[in-house]
Amino acid sequence: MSSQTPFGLGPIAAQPLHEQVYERLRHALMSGQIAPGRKLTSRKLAAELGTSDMPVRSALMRLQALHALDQLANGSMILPAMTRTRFSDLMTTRLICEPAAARRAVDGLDRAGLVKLRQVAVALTAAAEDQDIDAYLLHNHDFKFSIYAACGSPSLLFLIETLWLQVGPFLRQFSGQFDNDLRGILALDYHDEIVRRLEEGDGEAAAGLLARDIREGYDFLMQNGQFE
Amino acid sequence: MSSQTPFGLGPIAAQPLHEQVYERLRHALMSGQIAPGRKLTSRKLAAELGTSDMPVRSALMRLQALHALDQLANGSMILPAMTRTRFSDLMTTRLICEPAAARRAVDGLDRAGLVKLRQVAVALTAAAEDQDIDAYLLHNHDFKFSIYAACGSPSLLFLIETLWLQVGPFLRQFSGQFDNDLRGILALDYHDEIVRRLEEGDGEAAAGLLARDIREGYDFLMQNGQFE
DNA sequence: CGATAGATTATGCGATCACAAAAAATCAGA
DNA sequence: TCTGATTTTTTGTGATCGCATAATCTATCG
Repeated sequence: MSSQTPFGLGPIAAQPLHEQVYERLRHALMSGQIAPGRKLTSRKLAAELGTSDMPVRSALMRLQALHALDQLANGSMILPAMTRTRFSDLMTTRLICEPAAARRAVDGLDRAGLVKLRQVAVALTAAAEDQDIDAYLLHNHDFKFSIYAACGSPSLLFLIETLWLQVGPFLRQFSGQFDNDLRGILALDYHDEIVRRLEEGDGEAAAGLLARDIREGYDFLMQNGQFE
Repeated sequence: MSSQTPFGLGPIAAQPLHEQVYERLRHALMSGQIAPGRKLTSRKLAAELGTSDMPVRSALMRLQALHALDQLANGSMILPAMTRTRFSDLMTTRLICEPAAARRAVDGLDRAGLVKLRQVAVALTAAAEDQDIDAYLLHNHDFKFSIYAACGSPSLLFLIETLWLQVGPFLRQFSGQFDNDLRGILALDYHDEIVRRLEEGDGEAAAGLLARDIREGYDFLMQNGQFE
């Protein structure tokens, strides 16, 4: 007799260490815990995570393959600083991919998906009214990817994910700050209308609204963001 | 005295092994040397390349991060098989990204770039007339990326590269074959007209032609490709 | 005090080892 | 000969070691 699972549910599919490290780092990036320009050395991280170098190296190289990290000439990994031109480039590419995904999401969004989407939209407006930036960003991510995941295109979804992996660390720069005048950007949100259009099956309108949403986020951050 | 370079020219910036392995594998993928469904084990590859496992592991994980390889449940890497739905998905996403890049390339293409583009277009038609599939695919890649590289958007270019990394291994299935009736697809090429439109500065028309090119390649492969 | 040479530390990189699980091969019995 | 169990091999994974270079610190001298 081997180590069979006595009950129906198997174990939580013990992931390899390098996978866990990757997820930790990815989450740390996307939640703004790492400052742009920060150097990430495998030994330091390994010591902090209580592993050896190897899993950390793997995770770092994967992140770098996705352009979430930059590699210095000597091989060190850093979270790239955000310049105006890079930000502009990334947002322009987002404007190509994300409205296209929204346009296709109408067919993939079933009733349950629309219900969930509306719930997230409510939480989103609530976070906006509460001036809770962290919750806003979290729900914003949740909202958009609930749409994109329904676009029926794994490859497009993957491209969008890599874009967010590059923009994410920068978006989080306001995380925890309270002295910014975010009321403007937080107030006007098209999310409710986007849901409405999706419910109506009007993907074109939803895509247009989403593009406006991205553009206004772009304008706001070009105004108020801290670039290098 | 250390290992200084006696002359002005330094070494060819000796790349780390894992980088060389990565390039080798990437090239092997894109030139159809690896059959879809093939399992790539780090030890076998390491033995073949004369290195240890580690650089190979790194390279494989980077490729997998870009979805150029799939990971089995036990961690083995395989070149994913191409299904009709996956191919359809990838080509649809190409249709989103690549015309957009072409549209933007008009501003980034200087005289020298246009000259080079026309040269590649000539080589492309020559390869088509010679029924030289390998040369055709090579120049086709060269042609398209000469355009995309001029789109001024590193992020969009990167997305397109990851898409090609996934489609490439499949496109090469005709490599070396001569008994297929490729005259149809090889004959009608929009490349010359694309160059002409780009020279005229009409990015919109170039994008439209490029979309047609992609669509017809898609139709051809859906008809004649070997899917799983 | 400041700059430079030397020493020390940090770091990327690659090889090797060990272990467990999976896959493959071999063998025994019907 | 076919099937099923057992052994052997393969393979992913992670840790440790050593080397060379880069970065940092220190100390000495002008």
